[in-house]
Amino acid sequence: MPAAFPAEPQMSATAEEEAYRHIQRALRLGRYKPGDRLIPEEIAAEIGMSRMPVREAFRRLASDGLVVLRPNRGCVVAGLTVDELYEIFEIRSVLEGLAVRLAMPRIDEEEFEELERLLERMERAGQSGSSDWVVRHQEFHGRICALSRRPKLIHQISALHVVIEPYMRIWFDDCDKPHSAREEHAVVIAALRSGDELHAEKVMQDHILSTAPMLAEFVSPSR
Amino acid sequence: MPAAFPAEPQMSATAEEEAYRHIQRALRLGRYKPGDRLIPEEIAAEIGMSRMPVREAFRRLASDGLVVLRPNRGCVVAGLTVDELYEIFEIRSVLEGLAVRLAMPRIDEEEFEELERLLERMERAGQSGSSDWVVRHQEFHGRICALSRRPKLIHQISALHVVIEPYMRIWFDDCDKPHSAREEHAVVIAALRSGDELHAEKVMQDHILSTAPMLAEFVSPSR
DNA sequence: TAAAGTATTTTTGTATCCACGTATTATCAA
DNA sequence: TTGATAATACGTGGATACAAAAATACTTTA
Repeated sequence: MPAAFPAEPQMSATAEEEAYRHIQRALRLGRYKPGDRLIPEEIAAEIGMSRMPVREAFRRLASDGLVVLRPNRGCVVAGLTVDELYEIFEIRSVLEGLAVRLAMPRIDEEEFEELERLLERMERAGQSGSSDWVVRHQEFHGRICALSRRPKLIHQISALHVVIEPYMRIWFDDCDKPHSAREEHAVVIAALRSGDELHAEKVMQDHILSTAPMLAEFVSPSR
Repeated sequence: MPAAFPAEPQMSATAEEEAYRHIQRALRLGRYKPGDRLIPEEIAAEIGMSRMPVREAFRRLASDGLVVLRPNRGCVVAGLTVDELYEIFEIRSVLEGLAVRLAMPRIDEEEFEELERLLERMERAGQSGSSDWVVRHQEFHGRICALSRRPKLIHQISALHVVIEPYMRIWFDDCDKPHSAREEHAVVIAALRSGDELHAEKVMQDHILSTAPMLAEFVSPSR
């Protein structure tokens, strides 16, 4: 079974890895807010290690766009402007569109059932108000991407999901529009079933672009 | 004038930045070969700084996919398998396709002339055998991307160009197929002139995908 | 009150040290 | 010779203490 993204739950754990995971997790869950300053010393103490691995983790997080590193001014939690959020959704649309196109030929009946199972689980999470709707939603998209069998593509898409995750959570918490997401995603499955790769690609693109405006309202002005 | 990618030629230079630029440049030029081990001490001495900023630079380079960091085994120059190279070109095709689609409405006659100037400069570099044909080629693509006015999109595409740069150089050095690139790119400009965004997007996609197989022959087997 | 200068805090980088994993070499038995 | 095993060298990952530079905060003075 190909793993969906929230990737690499492996347990090798150098200190830097641990710091990276720890901070990333906090950011995904929205524990740190955009603009918050991350002080290496504090975080190091929190996890029980020295500054060095934490600072290294900062570099990676900055590469991921989760954090902004300004010379001599330390590490600040990144926030997205509305424009940036739209941009990410534009990028997601073509990337996940590509993933769908590539995945399509590999999807058999068994896989369709798995996708429908994931869709159902997502809906249940949505109804119960549990905010791991966001995680389920990622699993659904991640599953399709995984089927493309393109490691770098999967990685890039996954990284974008991490960046938007805090906003997805706010969106989910503040209103329950996500319920209508059921049909939205059912349409994607239907398109996959159609066997028309370019059609499915287009449907995925439209699906992703259509959610951007809804999210956009909840974006904090940021720096 | 919007800057083309080889981005950020700014001169703020923390030590980490310097290390990052230094190593990236060496990798782009192919001074280090895939599989080579990068020893922090050596590089630190080479640039005249301590290990720490070098180690931090490694993290970013690893995020960029230029280098592989394995726990307790240090830093090794990444190489691309044929599959990975194809994958990168697939990703480039949709990303740069998107950039073209977004850039199109902003291109005026002046900009077309600039693009033609860049194309000509690229050709001249190709004829003189100077290997900064690769740089000119990047400038051409970078210019179009810049017109999309999407910072994150530009950044991602730029990162991919950096990864494939060493292979582009090998390709260029070993044969002079790049000459035929003139028409290839002229077609892209023509498509931009057509005013049909989706057509131009498609043309750019095809252009990029068509170069992958030519490059693929020159890819080292890698790990 | 505004400007200038001083002090403090942070960030960044250096230098050193150590434990542990990996890789290499040397040793020894079959 | 060959293969397995032990000894060793090396590099990595990390800790810690310290120094320099920048940014921020705080006075003091005009």
